[in-house]
Amino acid sequence: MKDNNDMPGHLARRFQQIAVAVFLAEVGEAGFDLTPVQYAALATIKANPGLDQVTLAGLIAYDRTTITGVVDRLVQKGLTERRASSRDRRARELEITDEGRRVLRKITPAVESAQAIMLRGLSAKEGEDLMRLLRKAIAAGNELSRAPLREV
Amino acid sequence: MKDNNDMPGHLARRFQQIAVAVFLAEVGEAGFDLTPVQYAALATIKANPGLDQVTLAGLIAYDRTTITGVVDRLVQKGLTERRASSRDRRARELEITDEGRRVLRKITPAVESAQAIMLRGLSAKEGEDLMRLLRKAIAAGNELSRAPLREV
DNA sequence: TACTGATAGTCAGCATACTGAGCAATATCC
DNA sequence: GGATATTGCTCAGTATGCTGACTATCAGTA
Repeated sequence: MKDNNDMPGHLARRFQQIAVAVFLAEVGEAGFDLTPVQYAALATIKANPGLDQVTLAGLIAYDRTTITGVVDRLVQKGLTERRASSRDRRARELEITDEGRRVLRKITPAVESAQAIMLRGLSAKEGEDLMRLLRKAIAAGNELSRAPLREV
Repeated sequence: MKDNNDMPGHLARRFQQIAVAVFLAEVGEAGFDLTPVQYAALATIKANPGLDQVTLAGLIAYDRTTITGVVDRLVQKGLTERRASSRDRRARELEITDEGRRVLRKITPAVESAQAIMLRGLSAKEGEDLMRLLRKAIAAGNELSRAPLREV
């Protein structure tokens, strides 16, 4: 029987589990209440003002049914505005608020610290290698999930 | 602004997302309805007959509140038996059923195929490297999640 | 222009994961 | 032996992620 430690799927789950825990701990200690998912969405909204939800989902590889709830929570926290698009009445245009910008700025050190802690068992070179290999595996498997990455 | 692709947390989430999708696709095509989480639990129950839920959770690094539902579903599918322990009346002893054993045996090719597909963008050596680096990062971060791995 | 197909978003339902609380039973310590 | 702490499990609540279905709208075409 294959050991769990020989299963990339198991390792993937475990690494992600630790990554989320570290993120929440660092961000929480800094006094903020934002999940990794919400952070990525907020940062992407800031970088792409006025984008719609499907585009946002594609940029961070979230399912379109997931993005609805994430944006709900960002709006509820006052970090994002959602308004109907004038060009396409099906679409919602997303915009970061001043408060969202402020939170994003203040939270950055905690986020970067979290990224470092996730890799604390690795040397700098090993960390680079790990990220490179993950990127490569992810690129090859992009179309295999329901929510592939879609560059604009 | 750091790119998502420079964030180990983002890469972790994405790789795990693909891993789950691949697992479900392969196992589904083989005619089975079992999640990665349920598979790991079932395999661990088979390898450790009579273990209790907390021990099971520790062996695969699941939260104890998560394991309750996972075992519920394994029992409901007839793959696992849960009975009160005679030595400790708080504990539940878990046992795989004959049907569970049968499913586990039949499902193995699909599971192994899934593990290969997750790494299909990488050479054999790169796949080994990725797993080694993940194991190392995970070992260093084991205590950082609420559900660390606990060897018996 | 009417029809057809595709697209944006939402919703219900299910399965992880987690926080925090609580119950029952066991272990430990005085 | 009895108070106290710990442990095994469960539950309620919240947040991803997904499947599948549905509405509203848009785009292309006959």
